[in-house]
Amino acid sequence: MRSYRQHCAVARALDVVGDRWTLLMVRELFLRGPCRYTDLHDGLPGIATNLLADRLRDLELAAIVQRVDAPPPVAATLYELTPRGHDLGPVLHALGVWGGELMARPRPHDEFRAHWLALPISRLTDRSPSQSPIMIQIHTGDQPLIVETLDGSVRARLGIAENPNAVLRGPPDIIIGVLRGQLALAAAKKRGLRVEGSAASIRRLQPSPSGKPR
Amino acid sequence: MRSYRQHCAVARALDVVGDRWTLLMVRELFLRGPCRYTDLHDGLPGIATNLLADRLRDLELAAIVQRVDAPPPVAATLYELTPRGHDLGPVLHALGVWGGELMARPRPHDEFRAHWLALPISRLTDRSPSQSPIMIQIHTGDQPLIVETLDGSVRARLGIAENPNAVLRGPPDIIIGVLRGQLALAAAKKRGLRVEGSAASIRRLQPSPSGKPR
DNA sequence: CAGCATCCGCTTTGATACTG
DNA sequence: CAGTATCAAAGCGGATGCTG
Repeated sequence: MRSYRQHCAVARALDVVGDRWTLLMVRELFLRGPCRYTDLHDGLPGIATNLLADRLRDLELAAIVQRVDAPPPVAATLYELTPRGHDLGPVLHALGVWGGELMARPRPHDEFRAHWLALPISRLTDRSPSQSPIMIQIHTGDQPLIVETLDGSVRARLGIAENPNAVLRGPPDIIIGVLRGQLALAAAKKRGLRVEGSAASIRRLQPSPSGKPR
Repeated sequence: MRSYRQHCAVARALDVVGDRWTLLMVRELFLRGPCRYTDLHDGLPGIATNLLADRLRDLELAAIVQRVDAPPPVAATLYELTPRGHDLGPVLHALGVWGGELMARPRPHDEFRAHWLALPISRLTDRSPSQSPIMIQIHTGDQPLIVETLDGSVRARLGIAENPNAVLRGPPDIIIGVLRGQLALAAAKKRGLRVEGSAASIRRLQPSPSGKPR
């Protein structure tokens, strides 16, 4: 990207990560950890493959991403965030909070990947951290997702849980609506949500029944 | 900007503010409040005038900026942030923190405006909030800047103070280095800082004598 | 198949000139 | 002051081809 040539912290940051696609590439590596080229390409639907290669070089030069060779059985090149790249977490978080309000109006032809849900989910909290930790399996989008509590905080990662407290299936916005407490379980079921297991474990994550749209 | 077409909060945010120059325009309106077209143009050195006009239309459509007619004596069109635009504050803050570390290596030909200092300064705190508030006058860049404390927090605004506790003159990075406590007053004086008035009032804002560069 | 590089048409940007 | 008009250059998206 062409530099803004301004002696200002925001401009200096945008000189590095202000290019189209760049912050979304950081999002992918932040959410999924080390990725192969093909995984990155799949997590960034719409990007041209030459742009992905170009940007990876740029980010490597900027010391935000580093290239590592995976151990023998895999034998592929992996890309991962450097500590400096991981420091962009607060930027992704702030953008995610601001952009979250736009998600209320879904657009019909948008692509979706299950691991993108990890961003809004990591902002939730467990309302009863003193009780035993819970694990919820979510089936939406391309891959299954596990949501689990640990000391009051809530994390999400790709995978299949052994004995989840509950299993949710349905469209992503319905699932997020339920987890954020903006949609009651009963209403969500009418809009395509299917629930197995303990409804109480789900309610432990719901912040409050009041939504506050702008 | 062409949409990313992804059902993800970060991508949705970047669909709106991911264009080149857009976040810097928000920075200007955030730091200076309502601005005339010419003021914006001056605070965004390097932007092409047609781009500024285009982006202002886009931001108005996105309900981030609103156009207001100034009262008779001024008789100009003013641009200001809507509440939704003001909500981008945390995004600017996160980018500013991340980009702040890049400021350690200043680039020779970068433009500078005094009000840009308000971002790093607003992250400082008054270490002795129980004592009487202080006011420091800074002369650097294009316009004079007032730094003042209020209940422990520190704010900066353009203007000339009546009876400041101290007056600082010198290059912007030296002044920021001193205020952030990464540069001792004595060392700063050797590098071009001129100080009048109470050095103690300046030390009240310095967080700690240890810098922590990466 | 993973990991690019090349080519090509289109859009966006930047520099400058001009106008009510 | 507050923009619009014009045009060349750069960037982007899509398709395709090449290499281990």
